[in-house]
Amino acid sequence: MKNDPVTLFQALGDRTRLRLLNLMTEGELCVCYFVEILRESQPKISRHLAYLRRAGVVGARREGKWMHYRIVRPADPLQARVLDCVLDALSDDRQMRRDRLALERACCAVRLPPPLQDAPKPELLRARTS
Amino acid sequence: MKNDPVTLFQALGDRTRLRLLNLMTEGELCVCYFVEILRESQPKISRHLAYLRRAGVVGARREGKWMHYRIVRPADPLQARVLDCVLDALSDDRQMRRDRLALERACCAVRLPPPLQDAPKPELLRARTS
DNA sequence: GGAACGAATTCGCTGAGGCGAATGTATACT
DNA sequence: AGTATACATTCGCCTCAGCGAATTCGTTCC
Repeated sequence: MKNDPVTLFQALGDRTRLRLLNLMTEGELCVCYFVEILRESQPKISRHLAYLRRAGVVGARREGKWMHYRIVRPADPLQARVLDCVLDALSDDRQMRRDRLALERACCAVRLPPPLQDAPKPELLRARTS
Repeated sequence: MKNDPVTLFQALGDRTRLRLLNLMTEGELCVCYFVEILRESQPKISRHLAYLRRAGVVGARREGKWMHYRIVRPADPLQARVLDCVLDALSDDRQMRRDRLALERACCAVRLPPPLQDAPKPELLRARTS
């Protein structure tokens, strides 16, 4: 949406949004997963996703009742590199690592947590569990 | 100062601060140069430099009446890479380019603009003008 | 149509950040 | 000591962003 680097950095200047982006690094995810893993209120998650979307950092796709969010690579290749760099740097953060582990566990669990019973599984992880 | 990535991005989320950092990429600079090149009020420049310093992105050094600011590379190597990436990405921005050109012109001019008559020249550019 | 579910939006509040204008502070000069 | 210079800080005002709580919207299922 906006090509302004300032907009990008403002979007990155919040821990909740960084956590959301971190979870999307491996592919799109539907909102209930964010809610389940971050353990934050659904409106809060939605507001931050909306912010990221306004900033042009993520895109959204509707699938029935579910909304899937994914990272949108910036058109500007230099900004794209920045974003790659950022997502890579997050790998070092303890909370980010825990979040990614929680995502894997959530997807591969035999008994899914109640809110995720019917939710569509994330694409890239679907293969591992049938 | 702070190792938090959020702090870094908040510091980057303002165009004035990006312009300041952009000017510091080639070495430390004293405040009057920022004021001259950005053509913004001195208090505004100082406040943004203070913000960057609190965020741990820049450091300062006093030399008589003059204060020199420089970029401080983050201790975390991944964050350092992010910052490199960011500064590189700024090269594409028209305003950032104009600012760097203005800095060169300001340093190499035979007649310096009045506010810079006595100010110490930036280190890395000093060689060119004896 | 209506109930149920997933998600988005609104409201009221609070705190942070940006600004110009004015003032304060540290150093240098005479 | 007094003035000038270079810079920092404070003040008052405004806008924006973040939050919980409540509500609304869109889709599906019966």
